[in-house]
Amino acid sequence: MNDLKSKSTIYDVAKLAGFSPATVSLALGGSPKIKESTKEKIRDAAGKLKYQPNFLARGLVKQETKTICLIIPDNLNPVFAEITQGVEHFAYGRGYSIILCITNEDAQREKFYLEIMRNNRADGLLVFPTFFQVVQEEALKLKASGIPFVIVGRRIEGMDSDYVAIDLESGGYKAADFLIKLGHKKIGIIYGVANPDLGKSRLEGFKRAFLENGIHFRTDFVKGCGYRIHDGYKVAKELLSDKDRPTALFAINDLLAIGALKAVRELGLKVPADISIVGFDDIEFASYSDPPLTTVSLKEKEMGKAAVEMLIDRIENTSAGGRHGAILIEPELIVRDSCAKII
Amino acid sequence: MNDLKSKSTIYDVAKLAGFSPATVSLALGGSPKIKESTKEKIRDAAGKLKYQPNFLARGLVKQETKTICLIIPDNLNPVFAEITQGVEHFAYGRGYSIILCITNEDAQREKFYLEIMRNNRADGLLVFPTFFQVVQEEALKLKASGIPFVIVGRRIEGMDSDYVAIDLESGGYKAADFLIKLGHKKIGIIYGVANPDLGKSRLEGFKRAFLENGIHFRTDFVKGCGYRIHDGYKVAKELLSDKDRPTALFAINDLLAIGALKAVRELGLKVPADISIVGFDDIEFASYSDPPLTTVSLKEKEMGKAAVEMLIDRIENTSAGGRHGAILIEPELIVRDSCAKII
DNA sequence: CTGATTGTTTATATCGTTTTGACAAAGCCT
DNA sequence: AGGCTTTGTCAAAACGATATAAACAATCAG
Repeated sequence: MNDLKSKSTIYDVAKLAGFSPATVSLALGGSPKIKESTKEKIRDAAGKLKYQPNFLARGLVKQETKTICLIIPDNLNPVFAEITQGVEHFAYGRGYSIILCITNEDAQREKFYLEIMRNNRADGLLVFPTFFQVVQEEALKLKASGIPFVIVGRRIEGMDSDYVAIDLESGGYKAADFLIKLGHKKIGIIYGVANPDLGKSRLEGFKRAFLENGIHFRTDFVKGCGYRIHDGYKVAKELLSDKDRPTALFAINDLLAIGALKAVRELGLKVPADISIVGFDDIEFASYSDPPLTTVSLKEKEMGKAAVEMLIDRIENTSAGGRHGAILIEPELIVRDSCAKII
Repeated sequence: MNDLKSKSTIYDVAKLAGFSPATVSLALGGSPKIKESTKEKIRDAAGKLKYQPNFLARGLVKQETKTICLIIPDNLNPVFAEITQGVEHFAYGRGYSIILCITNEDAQREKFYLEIMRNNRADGLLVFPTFFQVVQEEALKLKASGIPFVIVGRRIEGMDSDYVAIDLESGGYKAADFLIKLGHKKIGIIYGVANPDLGKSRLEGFKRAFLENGIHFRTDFVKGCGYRIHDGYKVAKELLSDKDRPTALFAINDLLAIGALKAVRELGLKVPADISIVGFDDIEFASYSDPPLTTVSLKEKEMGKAAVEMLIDRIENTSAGGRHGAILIEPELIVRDSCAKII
């Protein structure tokens, strides 16, 4: 009866309802110029044919896709998984879909995504940068093309654009200050350095706390590695198996800290009695590890929401020239049970 | 000099290079009919204008988007986060982008996404179903519209479509059989039941093991809840604070198991000496918990890859009528340190 | 010098919408 | 009745690419 064999177009609906395509478009769009009775007939026909307006055709004429592109380094890290979840959620709330690009911490891929997304596939971009230089370069092209974008998560020094970020330097400072106040002087740092841009701010804040407290900062206690649990495990073992070992560890993210926790257990040491540990990010697991982890909250949810709102406002208020939007969120130290006073 | 003020079209490139738009299209497409020297000029012009072909216009005429839509329940659960990561990775490898839809375990939203995605936004769909009935209904419309889709992760009884799934029943059986062989008879089950379709297969497999071993299955030890860590924590406390308490716990996913681990610790009991725990999914954290968790591996990576390949093959071999593709992966019991023999 | 052949380029139709301005029909007012 | 709104519908022109068939030039054979 109905030709359900293939996609139906506005012409099919028009023919079935006995009106022109223009009328169908108006009617389904809810225009007040169309008589209620014909709207009814058209809705009926559209229903029968299970009509869905072609996204591409509509996008082409309306010059919008109701889509935003989210670029992140890694969806396995709960931090980004949560950002993704939040972004999707709030975008959905405002009628946008999201297209997800995972760079896998590869500069080529980050560049590729930023490049290709100038092709009208999305109305705007949310970028969690990995390689600052790549992002900075591509951002210029995006600006030239007039595509709105918001930098999320990190502030790129000397770059003039919208951003929603966390004050990572301050977070590093808080972590170090906390440990120092507990009496720790020998603090090992598990430092993800696959990419030099990333841990830098946290480390700088960390150093500042040492400086302000008049304590010597031992660079031999800083050990670089990747960003996954296993890396933290490995590096913690190295740091702790030395006879002159640290009394506390600061991991640049919670995954590394969780790896470190396991390393400490395996070495027969106790957290926090023997070794104090501070993480960074406050992922959900941080409060379920044994012991629950003292860490610095990244407030991903807040960040995701703010970024989406900022981007969509930019997209929809085409007027919005003027200054760029800037939100710098202050991280918070979450004290749990993984640190102890030194005696 | 260059008008970098806004997006440039194929017409701009044509004018700058001194050829027609048709020639530009052919040239950039690498057609052998175009002289090398003019290709050169056209590439130059395109480069100067930073030209990117309009995705919407191209999609409209080519009837393809090189995009696939992935629908999952929840990106905070590492299982889905990993699926997402894998899908994105392999899709990228074959030149596809992914648009991510998170239903948040809401039937309305699942329906909405399945509905809207018939609008030519994507060339195909990957669906990790939450509400089987919703999916089954919408699948009919998708089929009618001729849009390829693959059901991922779970097999829907009596539904004729492509799928890549795990044999969850068998997984449940393996978990139970393992505990029974260790001598456990009183096994508490932490059962996520926000949606009745989800844990069912695992539970059935579990029951079968009891039946085959001739042990009475105590339904009062089955406790429903949500799917997050916190739920596992709460339910485990309930189950264990009774005087007639189980000697082992089976959690329907690893998040719940990790919550249970914390509950056991807080009750002053030891895993596995006092209580054995088996999880399900084998998320990365399962091997970093204390103690490392015995669990059933879901092989998400394998699953994600197989699903993408199957879908893209469907999309590209338009011919591929015939029978549907079906892959049922056998889950594997991963034995770590969270279970002990009963004495 | 004509006609066929080959090699390049271009005009034109198309994809499926939305959006104007035009137009016919109907209603109201002198 | 004739003019003037008002109301409801539609024809036609975008949007920016690709694909096809036709046009044009240059080369070659007879």
